[in-house]
Amino acid sequence: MAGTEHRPISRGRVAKREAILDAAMRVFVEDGYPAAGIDRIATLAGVSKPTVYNHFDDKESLFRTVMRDGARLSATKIISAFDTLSGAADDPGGRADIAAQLAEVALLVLDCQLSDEGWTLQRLLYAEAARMPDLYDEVVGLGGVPVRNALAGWLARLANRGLLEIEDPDIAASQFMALIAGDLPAMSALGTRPIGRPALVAAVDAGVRTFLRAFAPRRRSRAAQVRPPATATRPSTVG
Amino acid sequence: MAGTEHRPISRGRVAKREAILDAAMRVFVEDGYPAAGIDRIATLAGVSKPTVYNHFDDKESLFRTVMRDGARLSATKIISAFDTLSGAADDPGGRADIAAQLAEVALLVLDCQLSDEGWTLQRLLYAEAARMPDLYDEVVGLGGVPVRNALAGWLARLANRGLLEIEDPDIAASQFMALIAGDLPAMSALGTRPIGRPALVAAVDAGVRTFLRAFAPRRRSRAAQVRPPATATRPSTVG
Amino acid sequence: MAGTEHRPISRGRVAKREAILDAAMRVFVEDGYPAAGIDRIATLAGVSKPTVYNHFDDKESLFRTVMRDGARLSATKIISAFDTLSGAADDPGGRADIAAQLAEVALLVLDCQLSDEGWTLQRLLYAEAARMPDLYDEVVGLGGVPVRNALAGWLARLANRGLLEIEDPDIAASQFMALIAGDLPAMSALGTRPIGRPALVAAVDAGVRTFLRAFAPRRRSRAAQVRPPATATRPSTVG
Amino acid sequence: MAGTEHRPISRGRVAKREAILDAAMRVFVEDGYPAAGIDRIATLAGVSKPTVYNHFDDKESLFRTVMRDGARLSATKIISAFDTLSGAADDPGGRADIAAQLAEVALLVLDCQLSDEGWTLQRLLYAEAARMPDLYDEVVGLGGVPVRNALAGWLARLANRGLLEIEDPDIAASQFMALIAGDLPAMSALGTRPIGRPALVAAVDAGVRTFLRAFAPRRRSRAAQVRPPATATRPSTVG
DNA sequence: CATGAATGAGTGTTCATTCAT
DNA sequence: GATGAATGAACACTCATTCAT
Repeated sequence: MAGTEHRPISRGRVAKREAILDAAMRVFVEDGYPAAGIDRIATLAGVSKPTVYNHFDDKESLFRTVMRDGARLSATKIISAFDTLSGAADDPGGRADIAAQLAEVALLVLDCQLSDEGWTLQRLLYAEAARMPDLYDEVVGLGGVPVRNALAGWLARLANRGLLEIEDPDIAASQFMALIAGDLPAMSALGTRPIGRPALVAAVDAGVRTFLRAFAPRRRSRAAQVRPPATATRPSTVG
Repeated sequence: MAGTEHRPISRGRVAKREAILDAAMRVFVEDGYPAAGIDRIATLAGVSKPTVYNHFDDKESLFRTVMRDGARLSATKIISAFDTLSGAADDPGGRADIAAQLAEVALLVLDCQLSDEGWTLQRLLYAEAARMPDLYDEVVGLGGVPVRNALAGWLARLANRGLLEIEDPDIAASQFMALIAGDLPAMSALGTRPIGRPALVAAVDAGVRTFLRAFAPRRRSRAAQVRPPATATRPSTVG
Repeated sequence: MAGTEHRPISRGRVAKREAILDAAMRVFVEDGYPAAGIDRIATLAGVSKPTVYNHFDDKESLFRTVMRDGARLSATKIISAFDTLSGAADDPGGRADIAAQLAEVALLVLDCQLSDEGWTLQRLLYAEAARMPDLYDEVVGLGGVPVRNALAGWLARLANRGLLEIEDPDIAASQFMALIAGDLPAMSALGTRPIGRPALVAAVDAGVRTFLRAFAPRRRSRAAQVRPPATATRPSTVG
Repeated sequence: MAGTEHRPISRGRVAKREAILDAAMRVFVEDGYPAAGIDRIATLAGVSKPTVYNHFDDKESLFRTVMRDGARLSATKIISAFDTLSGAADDPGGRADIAAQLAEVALLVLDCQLSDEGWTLQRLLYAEAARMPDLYDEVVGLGGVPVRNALAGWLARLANRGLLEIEDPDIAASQFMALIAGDLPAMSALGTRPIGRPALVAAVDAGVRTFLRAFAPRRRSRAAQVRPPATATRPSTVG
């Protein structure tokens, strides 16, 4: 009721820190790391420049924090959403349409990866990888690896249930992601151009089909790759 | 035949242009586009700053030329090397070891893509894609698309000979490249960390194996449904 | 009460602003607007270059401020000095020697106009009028118009007292100024060459004499233009 | 008969010199002296930059030549046109309407002075007077002085015929020009704003009226005290 | 702790001028 | 004598960073 109420925008230090990080993310994403100006970040965060330096040693330190947080957040988002599906994947009922499940997971992953933040984080990472090699490893460890692990675990479960024929789940997970990404990077110009839902679904379908041709069990259950993945019949996972 | 050859550094204006482009490539690659200094480029090229501006309108113009030339060169190199293999691919003898052929091609492509120039071009492209969207399209059109087309044609020939079972050679080519790349980007930290030959071969093998699991003929049914690589009919990434 | 006065050069931001403006005036005056360097201005002002840009958006903005301030100051100076005389002009006693009064006013105006600042402002104005047309209007509005108005009012008062025969005081004021300037611009090479007091007085006398021949009442009081204005007998108004 | 024909644009050196001077005039006028670029001048003249330096030592030398030529040309134009009127002035018939004659002369002078070239030459002169003081004297000697002398002579002739009452024709000429210029500089923003013919005529009328009020004969007393225009005896503005 | 004001080093770019042809 | 190509010096302007308050 007293004292802490009348701060201009954000109440405490930690709130200010958050505001700075948010602003930094936006500015880094818009202008890239080298062109990003601390001035703009400070203004956007509603603080003054020295305050930024009070919270972060350096422009680089700020950048690294932003990237780390972004990677963590991205992985968290994708994995948590993924876990809900994961449960469904264990349902004994959904045996036949692995294709549909794969497509659903693929869309989920891509939705996150192709989100504005996802792309721009990746572009920033690429851009500065040469000058901050350790940052790349950190971000991959925080973002890419957990997601891949989750995916690998899920695929392994499917394999255990005889729905897939997988030797190395990690490799399979990597290849799954590579296949479903398909031409999306080129089509979206690395995320700078919006991409229509149909194109996304088509890319996913093509990827899933090939994935299944490679990893579906050879015997009896060839139906999976004969019938096209049912994704097209579902309205949309997002819309 | 004598005397006029080794004046200061480069003989004519074209040689100077080349020197500038070479230096620019190096500096852009080392520092990134925004941090690259025309001063350093000029010094490295052995010319003075205004000479750089005499050959190129802008820093951006210089950058674009570097990127375009790099893409062209990369594609040329990869395709020409590819054509020598291409001839071998038509040999009736090499029927059984498609795997070996695919691996050879994969290594060839990767050798080029993972070369210092290849990676750094890609990193630069990623870094500036947001601010120069058209450059991305240009570079992809000059570099990625021709390579993919050549690969698609080659795959289509294999399919016509019944060695592969491919519906859409363009998609197959994309997927082939995606699969053989595998975890290499992460392992090499986007090309900033050297990668051993064994790791490369292993990645290629994993990729080729999955590709073959997906596209090797299931039975003896040959080449029936193979469509020619309909590159012209697909909008390409630029359209 | 002591100690805080003479820190580096100027105490507060406003003092620094003044220092910058002063330095800018000097540099603009010496080198002209296009050749003037912000570096020199900053050095002369005892601040660093970014500080200049912290106070003024642009070189042009700085220039405009200098010009506006100069015009305002010039007008203020001339009008305030003018007002002291104005009072005297209303004295019933000083009836006969309008010539002396006119000469005194003329010297006062010229002293200001021919001061270093006056001339150089005018030269700068001429120099940049083509590229900053609005600046000219602004400066005239701030500097020339008020002076002319004050002069017109004063002349009108003289006319009301029957000492002059004036139809349009504004025109008369303009013509008065044009006449007393005479050949001074040419003689002083637009203010780049010092001009002796006698030459100044002579020019004023010639101007005043003609002015009176035109505007003194035709009747009786022709003495005014018969006797030379008594200016020459007074030592100097400025000394 | 052969060889000299196939030069690209202009046949001889002198023609090229003229082309350069023309181009230089245009560029100086448009951009001002400091901002004028030799490149543009060369391009406009249809020659190459070193050719400009082959004809003129310096940018400054080129500028001075342009200014001198401009002043000479301007004076020539005005004086020659003036001479035609001058003849008419001696006609015994036109006794009564000195006002008309003065107005005619005034318009003639102003037309030239207010022409684009006239104004811009003057602005250039003002702009660079501080840095090239001698140029000012030269230009005044070439342009202003002859015109004033011609005008003074004409006024003297009128005085000799008893149509004016003039003590010093030189001073009268100066004052005549000052009066007819009136507010034109301010109205045209130093020539950067077009001015309508009516305004011009109005200014001229006001000036001529005042001039006549000052110099028209008070009584019948004719030309007694008129001294000849003693131009040579006055130090002129240059001395 | 947060700020307004200041800074040194650096940017891309342009210009008048001069070689080698 | 005329040119294309080259240059050194300078420009306005910006930035990440740090005092004094």
